[in-house]
Amino acid sequence: MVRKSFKEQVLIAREEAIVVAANRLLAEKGFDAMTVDEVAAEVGIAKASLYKHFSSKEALAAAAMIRVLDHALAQIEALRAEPAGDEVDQLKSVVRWTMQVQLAGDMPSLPTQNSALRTALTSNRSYLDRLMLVSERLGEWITAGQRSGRLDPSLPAEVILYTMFARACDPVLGVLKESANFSDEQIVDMLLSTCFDGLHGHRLRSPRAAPAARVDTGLRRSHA
Amino acid sequence: MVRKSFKEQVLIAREEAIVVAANRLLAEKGFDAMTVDEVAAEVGIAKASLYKHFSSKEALAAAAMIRVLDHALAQIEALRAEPAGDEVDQLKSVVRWTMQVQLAGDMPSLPTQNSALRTALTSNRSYLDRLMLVSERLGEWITAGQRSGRLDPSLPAEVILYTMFARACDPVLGVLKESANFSDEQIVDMLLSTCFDGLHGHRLRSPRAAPAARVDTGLRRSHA
DNA sequence: GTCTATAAGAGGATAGAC
DNA sequence: GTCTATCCTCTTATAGAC
Repeated sequence: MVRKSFKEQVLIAREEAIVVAANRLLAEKGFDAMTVDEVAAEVGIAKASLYKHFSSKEALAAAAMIRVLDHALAQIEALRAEPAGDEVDQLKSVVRWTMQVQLAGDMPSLPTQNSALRTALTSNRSYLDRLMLVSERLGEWITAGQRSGRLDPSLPAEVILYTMFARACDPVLGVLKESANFSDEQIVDMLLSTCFDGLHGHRLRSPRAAPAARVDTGLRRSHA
Repeated sequence: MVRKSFKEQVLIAREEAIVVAANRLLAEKGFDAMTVDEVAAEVGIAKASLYKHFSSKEALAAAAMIRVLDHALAQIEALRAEPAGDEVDQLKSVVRWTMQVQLAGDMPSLPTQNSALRTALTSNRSYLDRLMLVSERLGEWITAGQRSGRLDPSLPAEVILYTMFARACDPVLGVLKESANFSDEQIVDMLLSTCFDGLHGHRLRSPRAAPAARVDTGLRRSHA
C-alpha cells in the first residue's frame, strides 16, 4: 500500500462523499427516480464535476453498490474472525445488520427488475466479484446450517441465499417504520423471526441460543 | 346494472386492453421505466388516443393496480364462498395465487419507495377502498389463524399482513425463474415454505393438510 | 375517439473557460 | 478538476384536423 499524497486523499474523500450521497438517494428513490443533479446538489458540486469522477449515472450507482458489498464483506469477515454461535447465528447476524442498514436509509433496493442499472451491473467485474465472494461466504454457512439441521435441508442452498438477500431489502421494513408503531429494534426482531421461523412461528423448538428476546409491546392494532 | 350499448362495450374492451398492456409493462419494468409510448405501441394505438382514456400516466398505472386488486378480491371471495381447509389454508391459497400471477409476469411490483406513483395511489379512493377491503378479509383470516395457533400469535397482525403482501411480489420468484433450474410450481412451493415455515423449516409439526408435496429435484447446485 | 405533429420540460452528458 | 452554459434525447402531455 503506497502512501497517498494529500491531493489524492482529498480526491478520494470527495469521491466517497459523492458515492455516499448517491447511495442515500438510491435507497430513498431507486435508480430510475434518482437524478444526477440531485446527487451533485447534495454533495454541493456542479454536475460536470461529478462527471469527472464517474463516467455515467450507471457507473456512479455501481460504485455505490460496490461500497455496500464491501461493507457487507467487512461484516462477514469480522464474524468469521470472531464467531459468536454457530453458522446460523452468523447468518442471522448478517441479515440483522443489513436490515439495520436499510432502516437507516442506506440500503439501495435490489435491481431485480430489468433496468439499465441491472445490465450495467451484470457486466461490472468489481461488482460481480464481490457479489460472488459474499455468496461464497454465506453459502458455506448455509450448507453447514443445513447439515446441522438448523436450516431446512430440503431447500436448495441457492433458494436460502436469495431469500436472505431479499429479506435484507425487504420493503416491509420501510412500511413498518412508516407506521411508527415500533422501534427499529422491534422491527428487525420481528422480521428476523418471520424470515427464519416463518409466519407459523417456532413452536416446538429447543430454545437454544435464543436471540435477544423480542419486546412485546402489547400492540395488536388490526391493520389500519 | 344497465345493459351496455355495443359502442360502450367496444370502448370498455379497448380500455381493458390498454390496462392489460400497462399492467404487463408495469410488472416487467416498473412505473418509472415504463413509458406511455410503449403502452400505446403494445395496444396498437396512438399515444394521444390513450390519453383520451386516461388522463395521466399515474391514472393509467392506478387503473392497473386497481384491476389487480379486483382480481385478488375475486379470488378471496371465491375462497370465502367455498372454504377448503382452515383460515391459514385460505391465506396460503391467496399467496400461492399471487405468486403464480407474478411468475406469469402480470404482477406489478409494490410502489413502496417514494415515487410519483405512490403519492398518486395514496390519494386514489378507488384504490384505497379495495386495498382496505383486501386487508380486512385477510385480517380476519390472520387473527383467526393466530387464535388457533397456526400463525405466530406473538406477531402483530399487521406485520403478518404486510409480510404476505411483500411475499406476493417477492423478487426471489423472478430470480429463481431466471435461473431456469425449477418449474414454476416448484418455485411457488419452495417460497410458500420459506414464507410460512421459515428458513429453519417445519420440523416437529403434525403434518395436517400438508400442501401438495414439494418435488425434490435433487438439485443442490451451490449458488452460481 | 383516432390520428399526426408538436409543445414543454426533465434529465443525462459535454464544451470550453478558468 | 471545478465551474457555467449548453446540447440533445427521451418522455409526458396536448393541439387540431378528420
